[in-house]
Amino acid sequence: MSPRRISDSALQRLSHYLRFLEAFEDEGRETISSEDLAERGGTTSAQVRKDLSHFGSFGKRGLGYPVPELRARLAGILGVGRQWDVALVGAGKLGAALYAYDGFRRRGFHVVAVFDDDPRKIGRRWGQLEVEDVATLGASVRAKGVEIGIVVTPADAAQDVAEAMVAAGITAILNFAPRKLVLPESVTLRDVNLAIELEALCFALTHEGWIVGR
Amino acid sequence: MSPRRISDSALQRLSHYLRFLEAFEDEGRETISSEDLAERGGTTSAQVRKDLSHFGSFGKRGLGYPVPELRARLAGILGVGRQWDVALVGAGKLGAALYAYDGFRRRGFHVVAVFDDDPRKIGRRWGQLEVEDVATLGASVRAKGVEIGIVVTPADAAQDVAEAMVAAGITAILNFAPRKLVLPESVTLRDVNLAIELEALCFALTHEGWIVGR
DNA sequence: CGAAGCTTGTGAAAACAATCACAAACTCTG
DNA sequence: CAGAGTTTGTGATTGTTTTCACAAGCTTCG
Repeated sequence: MSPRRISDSALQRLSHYLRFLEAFEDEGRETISSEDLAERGGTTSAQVRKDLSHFGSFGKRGLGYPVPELRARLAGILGVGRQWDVALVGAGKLGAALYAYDGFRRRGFHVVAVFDDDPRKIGRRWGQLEVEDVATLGASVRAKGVEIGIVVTPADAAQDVAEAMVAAGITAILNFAPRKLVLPESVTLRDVNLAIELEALCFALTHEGWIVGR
Repeated sequence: MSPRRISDSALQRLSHYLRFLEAFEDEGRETISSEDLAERGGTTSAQVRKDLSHFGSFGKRGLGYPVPELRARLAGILGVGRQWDVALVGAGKLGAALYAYDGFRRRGFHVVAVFDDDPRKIGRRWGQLEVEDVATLGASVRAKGVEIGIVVTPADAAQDVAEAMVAAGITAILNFAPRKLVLPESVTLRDVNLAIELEALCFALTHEGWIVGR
């Protein structure tokens, strides 16, 4: 298909559109204009159309987009709808919260393995899972064919864990550890760094008058 | 001072630099070049210099940047070092994990109030705090002079909670609820949307060959 | 002290992303 | 079925961020 590149912000907007479309579909709405989607998403109609045009043309001029079709198409593009198996490393509080987080399950993300290196945690039951020794990550992840890894360890363990994931065939990692991971280009890595988010808030608080872009 | 605008990505990079500088200072290193900082941060030396130049010029040509000074200066810029009081709304698992998250405390973020609307949770002890009724948020937040709010509620409660925060004088909000909040321009808002992060991973997995920009 | 060697700070250029603006294509109405 | 009214898809434009490239300034060493 056409170009081979999409900006991160465009991708995030697509996720938002999908959520709005789901709501519209529940309301039984049949079609929707780029204008309406834009309003909900805090953007412009031209932006919506550009974003969608990366993947084809789904709308009818004069009418708008058919809600169910566009929702299905977007879901397909974003990989929502099928089930994704996830391995979680770090059986701490944050790991437990993510494990229990309903939003994940509802979106098709299934945690199929939990690892830790703390002997007191290894062997504990988490729902129908049992916390495994991180030393066995390679074998376990391979056996289960997991594709996505979530790193919720302290900073100093994160790099090793991520490398073990990559060695075990995982190619997409979501990292919550407050540290920059260095991984092969071929691995898709996203960071959720809570301290950085808060620091950005503080910056705004201490620099009134400054604009934090985008 | 000079311009009045900084891009979000530049701000995030500054947070990273700060972390690296702290590590370098612990190692007793006296000076560091933009090149070294760039290598650690996965960027380029020119980018580092541009980022820093927003706030003045801290380096010495031929030598690099003095590590302790630059660290102190960056910490000041990002508001690290002083204590920030935080109010947390949503006494669920994720809220509890954030409350206990050591990275926050270490960076000066102190949760001084926790709210929920569930009668079974209200009144419970969390460390030295007690979960308060979200109905009393306004008075409590005002009394404590809280500046930062964290929303960890389900999606449908988030907007109301955020508005209550704003009404109580909070001007910086970190939102974990999977929903777009509409707030006055004057409020600084940042979103952490876990589903969107995972969807971006899935996108990369299903669209091999595509590049997700920046 | 003068020359060689680094490294910064910053205009200028390039790459990238958002917005504009409009022809083309559809619907709806009478 | 023709004309009025919408709304898409997209080239052109504008704006923003990153990268380039180099003069200027500092250090070190003979």
